Amino acid sequence: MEYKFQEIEKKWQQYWNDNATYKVDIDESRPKFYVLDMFPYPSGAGLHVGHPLGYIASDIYSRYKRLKGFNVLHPMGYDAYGLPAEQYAIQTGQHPAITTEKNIARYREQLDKIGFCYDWSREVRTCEPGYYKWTQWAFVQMFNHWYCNRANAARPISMLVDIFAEQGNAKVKAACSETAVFTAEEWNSWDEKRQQEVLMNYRIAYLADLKVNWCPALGTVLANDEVSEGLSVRGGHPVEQRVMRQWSLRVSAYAQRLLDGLDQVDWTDSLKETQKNWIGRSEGAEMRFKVADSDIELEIFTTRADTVFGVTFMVLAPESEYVAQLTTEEQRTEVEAYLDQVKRRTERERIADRRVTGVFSGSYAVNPLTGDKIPVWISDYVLAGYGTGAIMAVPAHDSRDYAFARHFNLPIIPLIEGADVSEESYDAKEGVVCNSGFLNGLQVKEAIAKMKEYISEQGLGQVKVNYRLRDAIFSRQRYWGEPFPVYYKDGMPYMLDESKLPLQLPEIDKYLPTETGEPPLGRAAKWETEEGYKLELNTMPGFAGSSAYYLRYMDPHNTEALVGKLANNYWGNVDLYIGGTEHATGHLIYSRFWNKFLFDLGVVCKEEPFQKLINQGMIQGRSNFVYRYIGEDATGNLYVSYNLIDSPEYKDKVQPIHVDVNIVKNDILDVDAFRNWMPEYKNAQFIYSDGSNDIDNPYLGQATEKQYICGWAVEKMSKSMFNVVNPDTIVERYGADTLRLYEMFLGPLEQSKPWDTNGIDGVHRFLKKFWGLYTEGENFCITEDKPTAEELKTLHKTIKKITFDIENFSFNTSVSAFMICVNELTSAKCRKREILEPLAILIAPYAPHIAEEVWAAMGHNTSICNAEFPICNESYLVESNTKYPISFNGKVRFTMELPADMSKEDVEKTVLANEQTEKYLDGKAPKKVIVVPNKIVNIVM
RNA sequence: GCCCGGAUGGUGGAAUGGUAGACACGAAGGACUUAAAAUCCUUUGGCCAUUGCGGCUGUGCGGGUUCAAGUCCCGCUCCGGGUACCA
Repeated sequence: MEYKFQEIEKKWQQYWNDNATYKVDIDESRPKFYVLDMFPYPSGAGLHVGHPLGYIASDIYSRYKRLKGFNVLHPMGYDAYGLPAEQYAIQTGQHPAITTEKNIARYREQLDKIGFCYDWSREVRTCEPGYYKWTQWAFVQMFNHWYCNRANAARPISMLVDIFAEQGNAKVKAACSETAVFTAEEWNSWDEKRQQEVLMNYRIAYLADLKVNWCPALGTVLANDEVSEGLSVRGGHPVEQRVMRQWSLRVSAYAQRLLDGLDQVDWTDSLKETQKNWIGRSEGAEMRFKVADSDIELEIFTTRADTVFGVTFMVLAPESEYVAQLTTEEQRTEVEAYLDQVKRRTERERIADRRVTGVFSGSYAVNPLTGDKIPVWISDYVLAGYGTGAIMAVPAHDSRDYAFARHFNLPIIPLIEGADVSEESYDAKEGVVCNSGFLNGLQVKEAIAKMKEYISEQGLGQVKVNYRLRDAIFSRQRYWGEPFPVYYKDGMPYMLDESKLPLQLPEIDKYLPTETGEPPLGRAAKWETEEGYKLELNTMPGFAGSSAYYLRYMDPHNTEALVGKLANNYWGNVDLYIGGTEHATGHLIYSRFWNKFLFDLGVVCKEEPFQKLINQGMIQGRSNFVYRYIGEDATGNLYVSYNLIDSPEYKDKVQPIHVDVNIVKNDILDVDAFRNWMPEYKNAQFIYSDGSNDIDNPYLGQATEKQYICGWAVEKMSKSMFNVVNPDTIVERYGADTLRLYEMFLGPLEQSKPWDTNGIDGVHRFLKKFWGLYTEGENFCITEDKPTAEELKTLHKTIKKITFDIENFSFNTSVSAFMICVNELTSAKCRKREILEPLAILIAPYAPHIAEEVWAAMGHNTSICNAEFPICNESYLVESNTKYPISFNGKVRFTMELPADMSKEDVEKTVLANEQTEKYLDGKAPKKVIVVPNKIVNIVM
């Protein structure tokens, strides 16, 4: 009976849909398990074969967990706001909602063909009012809360107002933008506007003038994780620094908790490491340096308190507030010229050009330990945004300070014994300290500790922890995003009442900024509240909608809350999250922050949203090339087979040209398809792999032995390289089950690898063999005979291996195990129900369609999804006449007492003659006996 | 520069410290067939021997620990990813 995968797959996809097989509800009688994929942005290009990799893995795991008796939540949705739809709208005038809707339909169609077990009744789309109502709601909550460093949690702003009214802000320990102290009397004497301005410094969602990443090409500001090396991650456009009034989220308040939380989650070390680096905790000291002949004190941050004796100058960031205070009359012209020069450089230029630049401010500071007068410089190698925007420079032990000192001829004092600083600085935190007064003779680490103590005691400063993590800029000057539920009164922002949410996007005529440079929402005819107050013109960034979507899946239709208590308590958090590593410093930080905030509010019951996280590798494209002959006598339509391009005749006379991978199979070009591919190849002629050609043999296409071999390279999957493979193409040709198995077979889930169809025939062949186990001639054929010991062993070792593999996410090796199992059962001509039923369940997570088909054929009238996953009975793995378990590869190990001084031959004899060994061998001769003195015996059968 | 990965046949890749190369692709040979497709069988790391059925060698390079190392430790080389004047 032929394996008609197209019919089978269509039939079961229909069945699952009609019977709502994958719909889940809260069921207290069963344990829950939540498996989540990072939801996709529905781009116009549709899915390529790389996208489903993680989805297939999570689908296998979901189906497995369900078979194991768990109530599995496995939803899918769309991250529907985004730049491409907006850019398309700018070009064509088509509303981004229409583009998005169309793309989603295409995605859904593609996803459905692969046979996923999503509960589509829980689908979410970030651009739908019912969804983004809760994005806006969360923003309102952030506006209405502040972060208390005593409670280490978010607290209502009303509580802060009460404290201010009673005792001012002196005792408040909060994560805030400004620390000017005021009393209760002062607070109570201020008008509302002034009070609102002060409160703004404390809110978790706050409006402030900030130095932001402005991308002129995109016409919007970007968050730090959306910028890499001075270019926008999306599009690669230059980004410049600009001060703008923007909404921000006080993510930095959660820095320590974001760091601590990493210990509680089951993520890979490398991902945790990436987040740790991004959060960038550094322990050090904040110190004050007196400015000579002035009351001003320069505050700096250092992690190398031990090096204060070697501070020979100080440096201010050009944007630092100190610059204006410390620039002397004589230096003013020079300083202003330098500031001007710095301002004109873009971030990109600054990164590209690392030449040392700077200017002397004219002022001197006093080294608090040596009493020396040290010059204060201004240079752009010091960043305004980190620490205090000012540093103490220790040229001997910091490479940047060293370069600066060398360039401007400033003194360099080595502080570590034996450190040679004549050519470069000695940056390592190792060695014995010298030239440092009371620190001399100590190890660097001891010296740091001692100096920190000294600094606090002497009142020179205090111990301080700094974080690299910045607050997240939350405004975007775009149309296609969530509108802020914000209106302005008297220049101050106020939140819309919850009853007014969601605030929906207005229609506009064009998707561009207004003539006056306002964001696109400035074009809306009436963008104001009923009372006539102006509404916010910015929209929220992409990460707004994706930060809490996993919560919404738990209770997607709730109109009263983001997620109901009941649903949240039952589903808890995500047990398994699968997605790409590109979200390590964006989505995965914001989501954790967002979740922790909601946790503080008591909205969610778990502090960490994603318990276990796996990053699937990227699937790269595998491009194919033909080689056009470009020698002197070239006609322009002759193509040389890849194996000949290095031969003397053609070397350096061919030009590689990308060819559509869909007309190449196993690197052999379909020459007729190539001729029909594009008009310019219509008359293409070939030099084939054996050196023959079409010119000498004009009977095109008749010589079946002839092959044109294509070259190949691994590149990003992209349209322009003709290497995009759609999952639909594969599903059509081989079926969804083959695609699923093959994507898993390709290699370890977490590894990046090129898409390559070279092995897909083998997997498809396997499924045919599997099908053959259940069918005979034109019929299904399952017998009720009792299986042999050998058959039971085959089954149970497969159960053991598959269980182990799924639990460890080694899906690639389980495909191999299936192949071995089916080969063994095929040779044994086994058609026994007792073997084939459990086997069908085993394979169901991987190849659900074929599993359902044979399951039904075996007389079951419910979905195989409701079956029970078989359990390995170890006793079948033990040879009938021994008590020694046999491992998967047939090896036996046991311990035996042996005299220490026995010769190798005698040891072998003794082992073979031993009663236990004899019992195990049962008359059969072992292939090899390996015995080692510590009494471990390996016998290989 | 710093941090994290990785390196195994012609290819993708297997190997709780215990027969390296499972499984698959590709290739070669054979069977069936008028032929092709499909299917099945054999061989397939390298070198030597192959009417002596075996021997030697082998997991990027150099050391080490161990009865035993692809696996653990130290020192390199190369490749990939992340990140960066973060004091």
